[in-house]
Amino acid sequence: MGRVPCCDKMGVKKGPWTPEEDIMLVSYVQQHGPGNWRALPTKTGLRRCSKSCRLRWTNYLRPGIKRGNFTDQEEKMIIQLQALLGNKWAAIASYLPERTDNDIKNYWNTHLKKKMKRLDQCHGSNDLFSLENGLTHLSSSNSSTSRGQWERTLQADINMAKKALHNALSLENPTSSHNNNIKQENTQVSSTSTIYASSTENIARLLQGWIGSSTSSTNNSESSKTSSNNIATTDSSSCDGTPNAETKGGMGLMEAFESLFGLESFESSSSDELSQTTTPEAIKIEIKKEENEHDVEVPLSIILENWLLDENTLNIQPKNDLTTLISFDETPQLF
DNA sequence: AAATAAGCCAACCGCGAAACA
DNA sequence: CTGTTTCGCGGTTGGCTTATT
Repeated sequence: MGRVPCCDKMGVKKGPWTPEEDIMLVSYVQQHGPGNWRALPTKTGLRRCSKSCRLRWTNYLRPGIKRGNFTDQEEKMIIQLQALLGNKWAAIASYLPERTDNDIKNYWNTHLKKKMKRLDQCHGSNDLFSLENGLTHLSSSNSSTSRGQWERTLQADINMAKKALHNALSLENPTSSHNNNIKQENTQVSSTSTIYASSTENIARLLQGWIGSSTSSTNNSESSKTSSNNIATTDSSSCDGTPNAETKGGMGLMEAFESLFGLESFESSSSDELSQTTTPEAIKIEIKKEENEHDVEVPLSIILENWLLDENTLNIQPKNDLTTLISFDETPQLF
């Protein structure tokens, strides 16, 4: 299978993205929708490889991305899900729709890995670690047990995992920031203009940072790193839906940017994108169903909790079956 | 104040799966 | 059915920032 690497071409730019490039990329996605990345560089004139464009979109420009510090709730979910799924960052990210897989992966590697190690040394066992231990036990006990035994063990481990996750999710009260985030996410699902605004906000923040950094005489390196740093350092206050571009920059960059690109044409594509790449089907259905029936927002934690705690899902919904999360391929020696 | 180390994160790379011809 | 192309994922790296000596 001889595949020509897409980035081997001469003249393909690498490194940090400039605001101009971001705008070109968003403009293209606005018109054509996400996908067909191969054609993007030639159609837009961007001197970037298709991969780079896709990555930039999915990890940075895509609507609905939350940046800044991870909440306790998010942290717990990542730990739980990592224990359940392993390093399936895309799968884990699907349960944290506002976070990208890259973000979660980075956060895991830089924070949680160490934290887990530290806690593992200090604590004998708590809920999180009983889950981990359970799953470790699950994988380590595989080779020496029969399938029937293994299935019983699996069931016990599933129950243990459920209990641990339930406990972890119960730690936060219903008015936690996480729920607020979910509320925001749900709003986005139901309001496509908000989705666009969110993407606009990303660019506006980026432009704001770019302007800010280019006027700064002290740090020349900023201009080359522009977007990354300015948005990476955005604290949680900027993630509450309030564009900080206007509060800081005087002129409404949001408005300026929105005037560059119409709202309507982006709506279908971005909502499609969001539905394609965010929450798992089951959760989307739940959210939609709840919204239609009661017009109320259902916290993701509740949905996830219900999904995990509902005994019936193990029998009725093989697609969402927890057993499918623990890949049977990982234990081929059993069968 | 300067040098060095550690932390952090955006972006790159290679591989495998899915889609397509 | 087979070969090719495209896409998505996870691991890794490069370079910037911050902390420490």
